[in-house]
Amino acid sequence: MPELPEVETIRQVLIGKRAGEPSLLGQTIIGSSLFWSRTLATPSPDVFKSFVKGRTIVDVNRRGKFLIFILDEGYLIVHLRMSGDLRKASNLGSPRTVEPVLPHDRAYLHFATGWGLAFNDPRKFGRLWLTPDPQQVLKHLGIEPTDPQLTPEEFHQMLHTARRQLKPLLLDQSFLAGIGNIYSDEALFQARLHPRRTSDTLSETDSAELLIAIRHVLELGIQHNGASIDWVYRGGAFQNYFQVYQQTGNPCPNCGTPIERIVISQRGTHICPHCQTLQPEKN
DNA sequence: AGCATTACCCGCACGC
DNA sequence: TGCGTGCGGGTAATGC
Repeated sequence: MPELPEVETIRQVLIGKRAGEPSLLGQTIIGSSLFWSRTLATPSPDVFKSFVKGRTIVDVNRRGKFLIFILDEGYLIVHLRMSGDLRKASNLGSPRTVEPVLPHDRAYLHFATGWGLAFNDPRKFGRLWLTPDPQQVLKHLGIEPTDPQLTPEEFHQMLHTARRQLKPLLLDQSFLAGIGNIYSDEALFQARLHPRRTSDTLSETDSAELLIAIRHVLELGIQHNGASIDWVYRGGAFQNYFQVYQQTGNPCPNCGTPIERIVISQRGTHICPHCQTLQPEKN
């Protein structure tokens, strides 16, 4: 379920930033349960279990679509991929429990307070890493879209250096970290740019508007607690504000032309064929 | 050579 | 029942 806004929403819920939510901060882990071993990218289950026991959660950060649990020693990194979810629960049992509470529960952390954290992931694409050095996992990531150091001039330069189709470029986590299929479609629509447009054909104005659009849709997503689509992830409302994503056949909010669905890089892509032209406009 | 692009793959649930 | 689709991304093959 995760793009940057959904992951950020989950982070805020986990650290108790939302009213009435208990916080993971300060919780001591008394043990763990693992129901699907491939959920654990590294280390081995035995090393994981012995190391994580007794650790305290100091903070929870986010980088791109990754969640980073800062422990008193080491880091637990989580990527939810397509269908992963994290939930706080008081019914996870003890570390000796072997039966998952819910279908598709893949791993638990059990806290000294009696409750715990469950990682649920129907499609089994999500991964956990326990590492002494987060850079081992995160080093390939590009800049955060909201980083103030990312100026319009810098972004324009990046687009011209890359020389790639805009949509696959925005989905490339080494270019910008955190954008996925929904927010790339929404940002490209807001900037009135065709997803197949080559990145080095953008004018300085185009680049600046794309950066504004990216930041705007991400911020809007966070404001609405992310998007809830399909059967995964609950609580978000950004799906009610989609302009083009999953709007195939519906009128473009800008010009009324029916939204079209095309496929780029194996990903469903939604555009207004009238507002988002492939060729740069001639003056 | 070195990119950029494309194909395929990975479990599972859901809608048509 | 069967098929297409999917909030992701790694790897391998192919193309320029």
